[in-house]
Amino acid sequence: MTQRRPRLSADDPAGEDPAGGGAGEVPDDVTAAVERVLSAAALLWSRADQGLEPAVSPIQLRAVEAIARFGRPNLGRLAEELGAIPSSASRLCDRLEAAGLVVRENAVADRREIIVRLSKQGERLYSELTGRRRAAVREVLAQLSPASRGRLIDALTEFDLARERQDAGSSEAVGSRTA
Amino acid sequence: MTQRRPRLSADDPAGEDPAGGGAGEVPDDVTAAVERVLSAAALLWSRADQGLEPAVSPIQLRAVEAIARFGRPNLGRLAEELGAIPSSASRLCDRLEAAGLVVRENAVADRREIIVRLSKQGERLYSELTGRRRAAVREVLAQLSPASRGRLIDALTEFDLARERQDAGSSEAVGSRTA
DNA sequence: TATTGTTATACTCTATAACTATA
DNA sequence: TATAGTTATAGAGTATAACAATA
Repeated sequence: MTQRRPRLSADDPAGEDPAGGGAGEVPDDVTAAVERVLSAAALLWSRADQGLEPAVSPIQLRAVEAIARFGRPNLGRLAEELGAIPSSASRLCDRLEAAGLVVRENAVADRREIIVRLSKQGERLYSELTGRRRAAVREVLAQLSPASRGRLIDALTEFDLARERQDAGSSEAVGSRTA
Repeated sequence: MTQRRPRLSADDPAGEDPAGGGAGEVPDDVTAAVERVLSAAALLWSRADQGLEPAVSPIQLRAVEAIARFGRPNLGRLAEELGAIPSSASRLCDRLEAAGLVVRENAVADRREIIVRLSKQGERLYSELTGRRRAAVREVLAQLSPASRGRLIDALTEFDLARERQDAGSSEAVGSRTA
C-alpha cells in the first residue's frame, strides 16, 4: 500500500471535501486525448510483470526496483523511497530475503545501519523486468514508420520537458508512490 | 495485489528462467526516450490519488474505478475486472460498503447475483479522482504552445493506434492488473 | 448438477508503539 | 539524548477450500 496518511477505517463514517477542478485554457479534446494515452501507457507499463519468474508480488517487485535504482540503500532510505515507514520496510525485507531476492549487510561506517542490496537472483529478476518493459515499448514502436517515430520522440520530449518544469514547481507534494 | 498465479512463498527457494529480450529494428535511443516518458506518465497518473478525501487505499480506489467504469457490475464481473477471485472481491466489497463508498443490491433477474454500485459518496470520490487526473494533465499541457500541443496530440494518436493494433494481437495475456 | 456469492483459514503487507543497539 | 533498525500487535488485502442459495 505505502501511504503515510491515515486512511478511512471500516468503522469510520467518512469525511467531506469536494476539491478537484483545474486550470482552464487547454482544450478539453486535447486533454482527453492525452489522458487516454497516459492511461493506456500506465497499463502497458504495469503489465510488464506478467509471467515474471519468480512471480513476486507487485509490492516486492517495487522494492526490488527501488533497490536497483539506489544500488545499496540502507533500510531507512529504502523505506523513504517506498513511501513506507522503516518497520514496514524491514518486514518486507524479511520476506525478500527469505525469497532469496535481496541481501542485508551491516554497514561499515555506522554499525547501526543495515545495507540492502539485490542478490544475484534479484538482479536477474530486475533485468528481466526492464527487458520486458523495453520489449513492450519496442513492439509498439516497431509498428510506426521511422518518420512517425521521429515525430513521436520530438513530441514526447517536449511533453517531458514541460512535465519536468511542472514537477519542479510542485515539490511540496507528499511521497513518491509508484503504486 | 490482484494476481491469480501462485507467487513465490517465503519458504520457497525460487525458480529459474532468463527470458526477456525483444524485437530489434527500433533504435535504442528512441526506445529509451519513450520509456522515460512512459515511466513518468505512469507516475503522474498514479499520483492523482494524493490527498484524496476520504483517503481510501489504492486497492479500494481501484475497485471504485472499476465499478464506475461498469456502472452496476455483479460481484463476479467486478472480481474479473480487478483480476481477483470472487472471494477477494467480496471481502473488498465488505470494506467498501462499511466505508460507505459502495452499495450491494440483489439482482432482479437472477436472485443469486449481487449488484455492486457506487454510493453517492463513492461517486463523489470518483469524480474527484478523475478531476485531479485531468487537472494534472492540463497543468503539463498548459506549459506547451498550441503548436506543440498539436504536434503532441498527432504523435500520441499515432502511438495509440499502434498500441491498439499491438494490444489486439497479444490478447492471450492474463488479467488486467492496473496495480 | 452448475452457478453466484459468502465464510473459514492462512499468508502478505502495512502502520503504531515499544524495544535494542549504536552514536 | 538521538538515530537505525527490529519486534509485537492489529487490521487491510488476497487466495484456497468449504459452504449456502438459486438456477
